[in-house]
Formats: sequence, structure tokens, C-alpha cells
Amino acid sequence: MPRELIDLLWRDHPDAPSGGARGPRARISTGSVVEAAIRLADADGLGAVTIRRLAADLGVSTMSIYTHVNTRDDLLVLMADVAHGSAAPAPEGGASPSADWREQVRLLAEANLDLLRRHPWLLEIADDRSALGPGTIAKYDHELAALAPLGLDDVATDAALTFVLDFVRASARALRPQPHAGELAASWPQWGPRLAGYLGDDFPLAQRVGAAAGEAMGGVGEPSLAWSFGLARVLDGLAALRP
Amino acid sequence: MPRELIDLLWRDHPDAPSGGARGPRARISTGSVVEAAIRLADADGLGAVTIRRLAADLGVSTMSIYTHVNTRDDLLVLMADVAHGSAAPAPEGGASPSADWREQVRLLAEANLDLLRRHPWLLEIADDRSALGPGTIAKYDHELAALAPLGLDDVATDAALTFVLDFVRASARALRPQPHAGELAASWPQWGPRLAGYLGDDFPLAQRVGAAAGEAMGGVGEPSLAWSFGLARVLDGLAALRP
DNA sequence: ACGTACGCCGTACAACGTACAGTGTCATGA
DNA sequence: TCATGACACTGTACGTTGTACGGCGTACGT
Repeated sequence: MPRELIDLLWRDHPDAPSGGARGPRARISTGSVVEAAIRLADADGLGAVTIRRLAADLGVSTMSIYTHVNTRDDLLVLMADVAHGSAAPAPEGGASPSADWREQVRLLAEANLDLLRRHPWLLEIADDRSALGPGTIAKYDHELAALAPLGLDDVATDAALTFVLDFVRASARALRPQPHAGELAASWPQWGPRLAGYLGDDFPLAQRVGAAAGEAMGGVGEPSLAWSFGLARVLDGLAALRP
Repeated sequence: MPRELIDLLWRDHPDAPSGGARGPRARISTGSVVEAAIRLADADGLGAVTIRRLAADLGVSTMSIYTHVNTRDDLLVLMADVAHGSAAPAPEGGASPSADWREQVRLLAEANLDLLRRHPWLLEIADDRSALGPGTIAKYDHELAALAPLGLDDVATDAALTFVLDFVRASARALRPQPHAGELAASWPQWGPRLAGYLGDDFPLAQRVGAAAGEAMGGVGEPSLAWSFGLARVLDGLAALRP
């Protein structure tokens, strides 16, 4: 059994236990396992992140993975923390701290949307233990700083941050390609008319609005109307807190 | 192979294909499979919804399930649609249509939070094919009606609805017990101090706000400050659309 | 009465996470 | 210098999952 999750999360910290120097030199490390897992998830989805597949990619036997990671669930936490740490920490300090809070929040939202588009598998990881890792904490820290111009107290600032991030998360979820989209598209020629038959004249409101919304989605290629609409709502909602 | 998903979703509709009357009488039905699956998921989580377990609960052999449902993924879609259909359609028509849109939206949000608390497994179902089912469409229809007093056009009404529902979904997700909460609590006595050691004096903002937010959470038992905060933000955000 | 459509079932396979019992290698204390 | 034992790595094996396939018996339509 390797070290505990908390120490694996902080494996790059000078105080982290490094394990004795005895025995053969390790051919792989926790870090390399996590990196390989992220590459795999980026390419083929989280479902492709298999202990066996990981081991094959790293050129070791299946069970060797467990020398560097306790459990698949722990691995997911490590992956999430690394991804969080890779989110650009906002180029602040030098040029433009931009006291305009609306712009700050918009940038924060866009940075997070970008992160979730680069690593869609983050949406599938429910485990909150990554909140203990350095990447996640650093992200939390500089995002709180971005909300500082709002002038809220600590508890409200935290609530505002989760409010914004939850919106981004939901938007990213809607944007990502659905798992069974292909099959649905394939059988739509038959299903569409059949559905129309079932619906008949029921739910006129849903039929009209659904059609309009569907058409707006498949439009000129606007990435998502829901994004701009929702972001404007978020900003206006936060604006109501200002004096 | 049974009927297609679209027909299974609408299995209670008079026009739905019912299958020939030949052969032995069916001992179970698609409906009973879905009901049993929902009972199972409510009791033991979506992970407990196993084809074998389902078959055992219904007193048939494992493979008989596939006579009534194409695939486990399809079953999840059917479950979601039934759950959506069970959401109370808002006691409208008689007494108080309540032209106050804020109250309407609040009721809509609370009804959805209630739904997700009764069936937390809905949060784990990503498949959007349930949007083709009668329960989901009925829910969509009467929720659109609840947003009518906002006076928006069709596309904006749809966007507003997904905005509200996404907020509720994220809140429900935060409220539900985390999968590894037990283990975390168990090892916290060791992990807490070690984390403090790693953090040192870094991330002072995150440490201060995190502590404050954590304390506010574990407070008098307020179900969630994030809920009331977020709901107020949602309402204020929508209010900005009004003339 | 017969044929056949259809519900049900047993077996089997591939893939998964991971427990367990090694095997070999190296820094270290004697 | 040598023996100790910590440690990376590995092969086998178990239990669990979804589901493909083929067979069996029932009961309706002819």
C-alpha cells in the first residue's frame, strides 16, 4: 500500500513523505500515473481510464499501478487536482487588476468553461476530496481574489463563487457531446414522426417552445445561447448585491 | 429484442405498439421493471441497479429483463422519465395562479429540489434521451407555463428555465451526501493537521474564507446557505429582464 | 391440430477493480 | 563485507458487471 491520499495530493511539497530509498528505483511515479491517466481521459473519456490500460501505456504490469495509487477512485481525485492546478492563475499583479468586478467574474467564468472543455471528464468526478489538494486550493484562492471587488463578506464570497462555478459547470455539461447522440441521430428519421404521433396536439406550449429552442440551438453556430443568457443572469444577480 | 426506446417511453399511450398476443403471458412488464429499478435506486443508489439484482427482486431470471428493456442505459432513461412524470404538476387552475412570477419561480425551484432529493440518482443520469418521454415533456410543459408571467419570448423562456433548473441541479448535487464522506471523516484526525502543515501560511485568503464557509455550513442546521443565496441571485438575475 | 411468435432461461464471455502471495533489487546496520 | 529487510514490481485469481446466443415451452391465430 502506497502513501495516503493526502500525501499523494501534496507529493510535490518538500514536506511530503517520499518513501525510503531502499529497494529498486521506481520506474514510474504517482505523478506519471496521474499524467498518463489525464492524457487517456482527454483522448478517450474517463471510461477509458482503466488500471490495465494505464499500466499498458506506462509499460508496467497491471498491479504495479497500485504501488503508486491506492485505488481508482483516489486516482480520479488526483487527476482532478492536477487539472485544477493547470487552470491559468489569471495574469494578475502586473498590468490590469481591473477593478471592474463584472469583467472579473466574466473572465473567471470563461476560464472555467475553458478548463471544462479541455477536460470534460472533470464533470464526471463527484468526489470532493480533491478540495484538499494543492491545485484545487490554489484555484480556490485566486478565484476568491477575483471576487474580492464585489466587496462581500467571507461567507457570501464563498457562496457567490460556488454560484458562478455551478453555472459554468452546468453549461459545460450541456455543451459536451452526449454519450448516445450518435444513436439518437441515427434513429431519428423513424423516431421523429413517431414522437409527433404520440404528442398529437398535447403540450402545445412545450412543442412550440421546444421547436423554437431547438432551432435557435442548431442556428448559425452560436456556441450556446444558454451561455450568454445565463452569464448575463449571473452577473445581474450578483449586481443586486451591490449598494 | 423488445420494442425501441421511443415506444417504451410511450408504452402507456394508446397508440404504442403492444406486441402480439402470442406466446405465454408476460410475468413482468417494462413498467414493472422500471418501477423496481426506481425502488432499488431510491433505497441503495443507482449503483445497486443491476440487471441481476433487478431480476432477483422481480422473481425472474437475469436475462428475462432484456425481454422488457433493451439495455441498462435505456433503463436509466426510462427511470428518469417516470421520475419526471411523478413530479407534482403544480396545483394550478383552481385557486391561485399567482401572477407573481417570483413566487412561481421559487415554487418551481423548490419542487425540483424536492424531486432531486427524493431521487438523488437523477443527478447521475447524463443521458438526454429522456427528453423524448411523456413524463419529461409534461414536466417541461408545465414548467414553461410557470415561467409565462415573465413575459419573455419562446427562446428566452427556454433559456430561463434551463438556467433555473441548472441551479437547482447543482444545489441538489451539493446537498447530497458525498460518496467517500465516511472515509474522509474517519481519517480527518490525521489528515487535518497534515494538511495544515502543507498549507503553512500559503493561500491565506482561501484558508480564511474556507474556514468561515465551513463553519457556516456546520452551523445551526440551516439546510444550505448556498441554496437561499443562489435562489435569491437567480431571482434577481431574472428580474433584470423585466421592463 | 398445427405452426409459430414470443416470454423465459442457462450458459458463457469479455472486461473491470483489486486482494494476495510471491520475486528480485538495492541501501543500509552489523 | 555481508546479511537484513524495505520496497518496486508481477502473475494469478476472485467476484462482479453487462449482455450475446441458443434453446425451450406456451398459447394464440389459422
